[in-house]
Amino acid sequence: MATSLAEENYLKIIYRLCEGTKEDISTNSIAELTNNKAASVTDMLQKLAEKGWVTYQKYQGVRLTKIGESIALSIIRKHRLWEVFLVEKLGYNWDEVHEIAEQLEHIESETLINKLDSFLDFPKIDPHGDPIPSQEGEIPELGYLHLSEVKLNETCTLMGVAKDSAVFLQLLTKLNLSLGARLEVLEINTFDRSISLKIAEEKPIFISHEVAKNILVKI
Amino acid sequence: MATSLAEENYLKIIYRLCEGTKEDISTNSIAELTNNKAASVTDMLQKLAEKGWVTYQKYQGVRLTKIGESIALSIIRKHRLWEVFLVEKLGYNWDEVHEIAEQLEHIESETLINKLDSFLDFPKIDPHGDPIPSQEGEIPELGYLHLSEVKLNETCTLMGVAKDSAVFLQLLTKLNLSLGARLEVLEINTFDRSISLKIAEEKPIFISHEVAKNILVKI
DNA sequence: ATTAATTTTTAGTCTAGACTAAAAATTAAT
DNA sequence: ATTAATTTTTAGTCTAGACTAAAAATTAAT
Repeated sequence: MATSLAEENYLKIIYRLCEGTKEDISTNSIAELTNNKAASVTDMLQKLAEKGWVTYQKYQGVRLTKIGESIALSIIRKHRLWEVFLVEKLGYNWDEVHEIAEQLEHIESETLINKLDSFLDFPKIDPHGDPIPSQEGEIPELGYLHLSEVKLNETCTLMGVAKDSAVFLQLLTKLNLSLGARLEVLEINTFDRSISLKIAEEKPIFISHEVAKNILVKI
Repeated sequence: MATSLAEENYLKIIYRLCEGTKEDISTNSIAELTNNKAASVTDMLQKLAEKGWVTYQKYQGVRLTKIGESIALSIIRKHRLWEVFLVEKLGYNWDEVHEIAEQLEHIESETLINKLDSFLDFPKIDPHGDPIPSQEGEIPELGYLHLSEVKLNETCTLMGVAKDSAVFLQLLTKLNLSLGARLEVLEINTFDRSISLKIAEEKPIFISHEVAKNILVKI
């Protein structure tokens, strides 16, 4: 069944909210991320349930069905592959590609996305370190930790970010934090959980807990 | 001012109809190409006139204004650049790219299309031999003739096609007619204006006037 | 110059997807 | 266990962009 642009955006956002919890997703949380009012969300949820893409109980929230999830994953696959294209082939920075990929992810053509995948040499992760779902909807499990969970004096490698907003990515760039950087946790301040960090052999930098929470690393 | 998808499609089609004549464009001819009913077209023409993109006199037809034309040209530029990308980089055939480019032409990003242009090495023509407008809306004038206008025994080079439909392009491929082919007009039948043609040193083929009309050549 | 045929416009509907205001359910607070 | 606060849904609107049917204008035919 064909999906409209609005429907695709809802499915994508419901997917993102489902990822965290096993709980059902609330109408309000969807309203916030789609920038719509709760009443509009209720409307759409009923349509999506009608089409069999979510299970929805009045006042009890939603979850994606298997089909709904596979639609969401195919949109995410397209989004991330286009991001790789924009950075690798067209020379964009990692903080500039999100908005354009939001448009490109809705281009409808099975062959296109598979040819693009092949042209990019079947990348496993996008420019933010997020895994790219396969055509079958498999997500490579990467087992990353949040930098905020790393223990004192441990060393790790920056593998990705948990947030794609331009301001956040620009901050990381300014701090010289980029994919693949070797990080050592020198200090953890109990007061605000801010962290002192050594990047490779450079002099230490300070980052807030908020920043550390959104950095993904591998020990 | 922002343009909706529907508006962009109307402007593109009005541009195509304007190209041929100095006459104003009729409501019905637009209805035919957009696959809408005449009443819907009238509606939209009034909106486009309101926005200053066409001049429109009730019952007298429309023309694009300077601004309307520049919007149309930017859409055509995007369409043709994406077609080059699809053929040159992703390995599509020339008869497979039109529908996908119809979607990609609406992606909104100044930087994207200029980076794409540069990535493709600033092509002057698309895979069908159509000229690609510059960022400023200049169309390289190519001075091509229709094959149907070429005189008996003259030799010419196939430079492009005047029609992008898949069936037409597939026919050309089957006949071994591709961009750059050297053609000699061996016979012109006065009855139906069909043509006998030698491609390079191969044995002659027959084509109808209808086909010849849609092939662009350079003497 | 009328009349007939054709084209275009107007008037009135419909649908998707948004909205606000009010009603109904659920959850939290005493 | 009630009441208050919060969340969600319902009912009713609005807009863009399509539609049909009927009216109006233009063009073609006698």
